[in-house]
Amino acid sequence: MQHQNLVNVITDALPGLNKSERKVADAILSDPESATGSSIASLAKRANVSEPSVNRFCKRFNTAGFPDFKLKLAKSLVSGVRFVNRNVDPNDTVESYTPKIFDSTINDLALIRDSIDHSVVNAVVDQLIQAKRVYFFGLGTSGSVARDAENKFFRFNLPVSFHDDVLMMRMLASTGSAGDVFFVISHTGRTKEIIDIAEIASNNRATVIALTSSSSPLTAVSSIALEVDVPENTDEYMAMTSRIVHLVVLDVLATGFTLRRGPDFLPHLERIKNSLKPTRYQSED
Amino acid sequence: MQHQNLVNVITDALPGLNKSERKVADAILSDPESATGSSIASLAKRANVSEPSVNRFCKRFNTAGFPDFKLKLAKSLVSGVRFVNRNVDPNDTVESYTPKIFDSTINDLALIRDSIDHSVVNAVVDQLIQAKRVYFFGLGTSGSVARDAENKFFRFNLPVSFHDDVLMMRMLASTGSAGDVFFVISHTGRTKEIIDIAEIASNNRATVIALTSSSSPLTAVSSIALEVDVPENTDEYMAMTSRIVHLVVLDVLATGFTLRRGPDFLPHLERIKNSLKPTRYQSED
DNA sequence: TTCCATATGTAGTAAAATTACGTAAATAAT
DNA sequence: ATTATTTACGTAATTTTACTACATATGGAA
Repeated sequence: MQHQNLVNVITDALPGLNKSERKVADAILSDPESATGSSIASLAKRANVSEPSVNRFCKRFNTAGFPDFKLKLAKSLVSGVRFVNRNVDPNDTVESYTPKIFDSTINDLALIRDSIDHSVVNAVVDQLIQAKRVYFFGLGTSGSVARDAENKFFRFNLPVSFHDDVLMMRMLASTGSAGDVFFVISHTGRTKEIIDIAEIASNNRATVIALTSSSSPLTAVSSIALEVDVPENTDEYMAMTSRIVHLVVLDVLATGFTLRRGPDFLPHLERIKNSLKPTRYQSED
Repeated sequence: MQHQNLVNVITDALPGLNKSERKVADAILSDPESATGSSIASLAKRANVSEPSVNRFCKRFNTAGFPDFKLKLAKSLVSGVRFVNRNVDPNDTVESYTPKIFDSTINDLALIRDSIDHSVVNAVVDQLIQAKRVYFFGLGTSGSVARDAENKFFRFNLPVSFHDDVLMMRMLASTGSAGDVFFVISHTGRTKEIIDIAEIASNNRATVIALTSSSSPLTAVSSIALEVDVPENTDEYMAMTSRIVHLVVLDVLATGFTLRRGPDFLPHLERIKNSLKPTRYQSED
């Protein structure tokens, strides 16, 4: 858990602490924000313990010392506040809910950035490079992600299509074979139809790549699973950010693809870019 | 600017700095992460300036001193934005290009979060609330955004559709009238067809909302323009992040919409959520 | 009670940051 | 061009902060 929150760690450790450590913990938890700004002396005073006690407390939590502890605490607060306390509530105004939505998306992206499995990304790029054909499948919101993926990957001179119709998916899966890549996108990874379809493709020895949450049924029936666990959103008002994370993961894959193809491939991309020029009013600057 | 990121603030201020301040800035920006961990002495040495110069540098950026500066810098780094201007280059490996893609997206989101015009957001929500009907229009990548918007807004018990076919758009625009909202999404805002269509709708006294870049021709022919200026991506390898920013802006609008509707509306959303349950394998946890 | 281990504090030391001040560089004025 | 004046920067002293070594206390087990 790279992203374990110091505040939570301290709270969890609370029962196992001895008297003075407990006092320090209480002092910090009662106002973590101010703790990040205070000196070891003032915190010791506030907790009614000696300075070395505070220092020892810090080391107990795997920090180099008090300054390092403050740093990590401060970081925890930034992400902590945004994860925990930044839900949209009915009294929010535009000024307050707008940054909340942005922040929650940003945080999810940062989370996945730090937890994504690079070797899986590499393996997926391998498969895409070798693919005879790539199908992007997705329903609902993931359908939009699949559509975007098509728009991105067709540039690679590769037969690509996206589908959001389960009957089409079924038929395509049933005619799939080795060399075909079925790239299945699903936030939950629990949609029965999608799992069925992935299984059909898999049985035909086609490659099934899943972009979904970990330990989902879809993962089980896939050749490779890009597991992306975006925290479940319980807030009624808050949007589902997983689709955005999925889009960025696809950007990463496309980048990996481009790099693998090498610089000789860039003129091709340039040509596609230029093809749209006549459809636009040119900007003056 | 509550949300202004220290790294960005420093980058922006770069041109106005004097020699030694510049050296300090460079030293920090070259490796902000390590800067948060080092002492004033070591940073001064690394930047080839004296300690007070570092201290003055810190105060210049509205911090109490070096420790406070480090704290704020650390927080800025957590909130996601790390290496602002690092492009993907051909020698990148998965380990290096993956965070770059994420970071550039995160950075763009943070940028728009801090620059978006709240009054415009409010005005757009006003229009959507009053709308008899909403059409989301987009081509190419923006088509996927429009599709996602449809998937989001239909939940509001509102006649919504998305279109990525210019002929359909044209026909719909020509039959539009007051009370209809045409929500036109375009990264460049320079696509001739789209501008034509927006103009047709506008002439029919329908409301045209544009989600596009500022001072584009599309803005000119729209009733309201949500101007979102995502830095142009010159890097061949880097993905276009504007579509992601657009998606988040639509999330913001949907949130505004939900809040405006009030808590009585939540059961309706819950019902939609529940309608999908039978399509899924339930999770055990 | 005595012993040992753990817990906590005291005092000294080292390190870090800041301030006051002086010199150098750059700019403006003559 | 020269001088005056402002601004930039560094040196050195001071203050604040953090850490270490050591001593004392506290609590449990023999």
